[in-house]
Amino acid sequence: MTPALAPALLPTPALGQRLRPHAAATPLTGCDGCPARALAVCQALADGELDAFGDIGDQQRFAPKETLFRQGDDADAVYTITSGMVRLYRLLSDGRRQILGFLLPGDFIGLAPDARYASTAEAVTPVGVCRFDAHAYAALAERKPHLLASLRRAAADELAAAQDHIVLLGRRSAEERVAAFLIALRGRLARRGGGAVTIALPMSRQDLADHLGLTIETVSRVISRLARERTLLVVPDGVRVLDAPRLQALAAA
Amino acid sequence: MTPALAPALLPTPALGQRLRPHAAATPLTGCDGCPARALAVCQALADGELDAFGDIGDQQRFAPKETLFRQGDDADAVYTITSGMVRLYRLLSDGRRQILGFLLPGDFIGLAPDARYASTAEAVTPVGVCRFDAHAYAALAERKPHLLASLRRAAADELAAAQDHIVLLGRRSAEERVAAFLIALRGRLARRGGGAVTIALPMSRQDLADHLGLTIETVSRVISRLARERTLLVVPDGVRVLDAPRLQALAAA
DNA sequence: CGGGATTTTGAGGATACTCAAGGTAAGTGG
DNA sequence: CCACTTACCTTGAGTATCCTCAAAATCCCG
Repeated sequence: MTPALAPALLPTPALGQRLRPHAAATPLTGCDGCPARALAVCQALADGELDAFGDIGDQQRFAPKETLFRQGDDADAVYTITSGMVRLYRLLSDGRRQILGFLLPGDFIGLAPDARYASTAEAVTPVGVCRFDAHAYAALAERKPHLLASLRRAAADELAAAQDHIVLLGRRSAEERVAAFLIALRGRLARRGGGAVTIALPMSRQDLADHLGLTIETVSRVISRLARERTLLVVPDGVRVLDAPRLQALAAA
Repeated sequence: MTPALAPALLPTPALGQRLRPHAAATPLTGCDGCPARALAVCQALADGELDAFGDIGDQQRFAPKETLFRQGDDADAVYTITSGMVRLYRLLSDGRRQILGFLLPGDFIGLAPDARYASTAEAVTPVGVCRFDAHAYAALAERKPHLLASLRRAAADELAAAQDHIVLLGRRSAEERVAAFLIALRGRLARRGGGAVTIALPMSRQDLADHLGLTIETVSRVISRLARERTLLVVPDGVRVLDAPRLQALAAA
């Protein structure tokens, strides 16, 4: 593992200090050194096959707030996140924003390729991605059944996650939303090698609000309350879980 | 077309009168007479290939309130809806319910096959389905690239619909939710041959509430208000759109 | 026609929102 | 290095939307 790649997402003891805004550049080799290697859709390919894969993949980096693509753009590429965090959102005509999700290393964009992107993707932290031309990728997928199967599994996961979020937004209170979100994010970070007690939150409170269907004030109040009652400890760019069972209980399965 | 198959969903002039709860039984032939033929994932297969398809498909009917499968059951089958309406929902431990969606003829369940069903499927109206053994279906899909491609398209559509619903639940008011839902349902019904002015609503107000993240009283009040101001006309088991532009405006793109 | 279920309507209340001010932290320029 | 700016977060007070509780109305089926 290369800790320099995703400082905000692998909150080792380093989380106590401020995060450096820009991580050191990665040597843009092939998939070999890719930190998302074990997580990504790419894992479906045997090592030998990765060459063809690396050939059509184009590694790119984005600084915070840079956009990967915009809602309405021609969907000419698909992406695998290799480091950092990306927010995916839709805007309503009057400016209201709904963040559909936060993407982590190994997450894939373009499972449901339409002619145009239905949402905007923006870097939250410094982000590394593997960008694939949509057509080349589709062609490759056609020739590699493993990859296709992997894509289906990823699509299944994504659909399940979307449904979880529908339940969260439709039927949970503000406190339950925050608790459930934190637990889910903790799980995703843990699966990527992060600890299970400190949860990195590189996104703003406004981002959280726009993801959870709340206002920034409500998010802030809920987190303050959880901190006051010693369920959480607020740390820079994250929270530390002090009382996991209680947080779990608040999430309301 | 066989109007007897889905009276609640193809609201021809018949919508003015009460709907008969049970439609006449269909002759269970193969895919030839299937009312969902042109809509379903099955359309991917050339007519010649349908034999193999029909062979592993098992046509079934469900009366209102019967369940196709339950959240937590082994996911041993996938389904194509051929007639009627199905509600897909999840329950929280304390009884709160979130309806993820209402399925119409041509809709497919099992795009994201996990080991267990993540939600419960229940007939709203009398329902006809084509039931496929999950393994046989997967095996068939493997041999028919057209089918696989069709499944991907369907998965893309479903994911997009889930994201639309996330936006609806996260960032829209009660009135906007009802308006947006009606417009979306109208579109889906229209694509299936229904008219564009009368929208069939065979589900209960409680179902609508549990889909839109509201209470039954709020749904009732919003619909009453829209009727009072002549945007809608409430008819048995549905609504008629009197002022489509206004409804569109209320939905808030 | 009668009785149970569903829907509608009303009154009151709670959760989350709006508006506003103050605090904290990081970045900027003298 | 420190004052100043700016962005973000927190906290408070008041309010609105939607929820809860309750009752009346309507529908549906036997």
